[in-house]
Amino acid sequence: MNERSFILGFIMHNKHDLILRAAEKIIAAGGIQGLSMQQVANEAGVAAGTIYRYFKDKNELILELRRDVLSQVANSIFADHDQGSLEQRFKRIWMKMHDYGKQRSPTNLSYEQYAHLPESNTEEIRTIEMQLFEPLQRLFQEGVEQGVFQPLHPRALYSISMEPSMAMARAIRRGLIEYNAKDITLACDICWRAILIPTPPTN
Amino acid sequence: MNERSFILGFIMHNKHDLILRAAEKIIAAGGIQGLSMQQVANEAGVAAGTIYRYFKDKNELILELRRDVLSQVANSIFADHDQGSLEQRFKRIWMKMHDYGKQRSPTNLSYEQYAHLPESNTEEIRTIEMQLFEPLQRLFQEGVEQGVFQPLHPRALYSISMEPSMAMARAIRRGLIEYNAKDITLACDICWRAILIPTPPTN
Amino acid sequence: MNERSFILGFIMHNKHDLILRAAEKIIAAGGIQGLSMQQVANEAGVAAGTIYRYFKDKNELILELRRDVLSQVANSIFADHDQGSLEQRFKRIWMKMHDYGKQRSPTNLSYEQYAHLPESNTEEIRTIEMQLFEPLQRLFQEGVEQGVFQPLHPRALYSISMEPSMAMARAIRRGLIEYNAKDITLACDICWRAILIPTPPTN
Amino acid sequence: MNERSFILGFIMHNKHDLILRAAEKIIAAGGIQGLSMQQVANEAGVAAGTIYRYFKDKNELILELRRDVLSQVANSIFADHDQGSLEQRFKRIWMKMHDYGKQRSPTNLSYEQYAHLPESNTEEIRTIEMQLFEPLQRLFQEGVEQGVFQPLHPRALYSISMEPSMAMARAIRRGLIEYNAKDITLACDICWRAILIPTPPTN
DNA sequence: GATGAATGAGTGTTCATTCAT
DNA sequence: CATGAATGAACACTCATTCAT
Repeated sequence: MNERSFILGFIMHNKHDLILRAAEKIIAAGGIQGLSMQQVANEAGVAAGTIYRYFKDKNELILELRRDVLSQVANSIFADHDQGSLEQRFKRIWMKMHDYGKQRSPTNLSYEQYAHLPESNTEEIRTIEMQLFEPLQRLFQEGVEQGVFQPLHPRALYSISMEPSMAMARAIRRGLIEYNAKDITLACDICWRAILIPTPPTN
Repeated sequence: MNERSFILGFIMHNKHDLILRAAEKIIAAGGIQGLSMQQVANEAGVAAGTIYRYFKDKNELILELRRDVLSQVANSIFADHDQGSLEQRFKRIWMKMHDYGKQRSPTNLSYEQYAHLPESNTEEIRTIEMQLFEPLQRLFQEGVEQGVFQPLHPRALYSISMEPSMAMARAIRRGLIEYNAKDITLACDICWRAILIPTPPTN
Repeated sequence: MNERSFILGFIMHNKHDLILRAAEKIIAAGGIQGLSMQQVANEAGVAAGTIYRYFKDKNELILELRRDVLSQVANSIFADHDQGSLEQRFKRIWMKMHDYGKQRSPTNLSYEQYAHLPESNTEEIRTIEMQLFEPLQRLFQEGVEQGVFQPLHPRALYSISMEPSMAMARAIRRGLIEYNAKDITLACDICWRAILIPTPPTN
Repeated sequence: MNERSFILGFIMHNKHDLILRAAEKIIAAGGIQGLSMQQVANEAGVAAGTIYRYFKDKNELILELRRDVLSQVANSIFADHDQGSLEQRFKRIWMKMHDYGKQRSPTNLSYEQYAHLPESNTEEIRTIEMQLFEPLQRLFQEGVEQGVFQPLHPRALYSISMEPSMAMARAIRRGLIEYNAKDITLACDICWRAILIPTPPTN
């Protein structure tokens, strides 16, 4: 996280973050291509020139927001990630991802913008992504090592069992599926069982 | 003259499609936000003004490309989609999606750009998407009706069992996973079995 | 006049004049600045390139139309201009000018566009204007020579006594004055008497 | 900074007016159709983008200039308009109009451009025109009410007696008539007497 | 002669960035 | 530190003109 000062331990009021939040809001509403420095300045309540005291240029603002958004998402999803059994940890993360992805919050909406960008800024961003999603990585590795999960690359297991969480959340957010708590629980369970190595029936 | 000419009976070289392919290429490389009409003109080897003989404005060019890309993808994926059992059909589509998604072709790369756009042009595009992916929709409905698939909305089944296909393809394309034919076959099978209602062991 | 062929002695059907009439119509409706070669082509029912067989470029088209419109106006106004007394001739021209200027015909409307242009194409156009309005010039000169009109330059007499005719017509056409035949007759008479040298009452 | 600064307490040099004066100059020289934003920028000595800080778009620049020019003209012509007898007031306005119309000043030349435009921006502009020329309107109405002027619509009286003032000015400016102070005085007197109701000779 | 597709310079306009205050 | 007026390159788009057919 990159907060600098807190008021009541809650809202950041330094200009740097003010600007970041403004950019996030605008991207959430109109997409990255609809981001102008003037808008950010207006939304943040500062002069256009002020942005350049905190960010070298537009690219860096976008990049820094990307980092920031990414860590916000990771923080939300991986709280308490180490508690409990593999299944509990998996399902907790799956549900948190899902709940997070269903939100219309600026952070989530701008995260989605970033997540599917062509290939920009690859190296640094990729490293950050790796670090942040490391808990998940670890989860899958443990499962594989314990012979519980299918013998696949952790990232493949992620694709198979976690991407559906976000995908369904997106579909619900966009109104393509009606939300139904039971279905989500079922889906979560399906995803969990999907990557398990089937145990032979004991009889 | 702008009659259609073919190279090897395959690629059309009329200006309209020339421009579309140029735009596709640029979007694939630099994203939609990096698309300027001048670039398209240069890439297509025509004058800037020429584009406007074929497309009302930039928006229409983008929209038409979106339609075009969407139907190319659908055509690639849903060839022979009605042949065989549910399982054969599912796996054929899953593998084709995967193979398609792994490509670095302009069409695939620009498809990915479009697929995750905020919410633009919703009505028409959504209709087209629906039509094109109707075979898949039908597949899931049949499975549910036959009591073979989990009792979920077709779109949810899609999210759970098909999105992983694309997600893995993306991960491979980006070098996050090393490609391994056996793993893919396994993943495909996992996805297939994931949405099946488990049958009690008969013995 | 520059007609080339007649059908039934009435409508000109060569392309040259077809294009001229089309341009006239467009200028009447949208002003000179709203004249595009493509529009002229469409309106005339010919291809854009065809215009260039008949006119060197846009400037020449406009210039030639200007000439053409000017001579049409002059023809309408100065028919039978030499019949009758000074007063009859003056009033006949005044009324014709007025009637002509009230029209919403393409010719009149585009004439008005041309009449108040900055200073373009001065030399040639000025000569044409002179020739065409020569009957009027002559009328004023005769009047001055006969000691009937005020001792002013013919052009000044024109300004004083004839411009009001057009000005009123314009005001009526634009709805600023309601048309009233008696008022026009009165105005015409006022203009006539205005430039006469008052004769001392005989008694 | 863009506070207003004065040179000799007279000419404003803030950017807004600088741009307006530049546009006026260009229109005076080449007509409204020859007005490009780039030219205005060059003439005003500012960057093209700067214009858009002061005017929403080209249309608004033109509209605002039109208003500005109109009020400059009215101010010049109607100073002290209420002093003296009907005849004094009429002749003072007539002469001022004439003097003004003879000038080659950008303001006058661009005024002439605007005055004869097809019918654009009618509502607002017409209202402004009405307000500004209201003194003249009042003059004619008084004259009619007092039974001194011919019983015609004020606008008709304007056409008959005032338009010649501008028409002669234009003719002189264009070199069609040689300037001669005595002739102007005569013309002014002719126009004045033209709209009077002739009084029967007292003998 | 006639066509209309193609051109490319030019238009109005936007916007990231700078810098005097 | 902060401002926001100013910049000017880049953008989407238009249109007079050319020329292969």
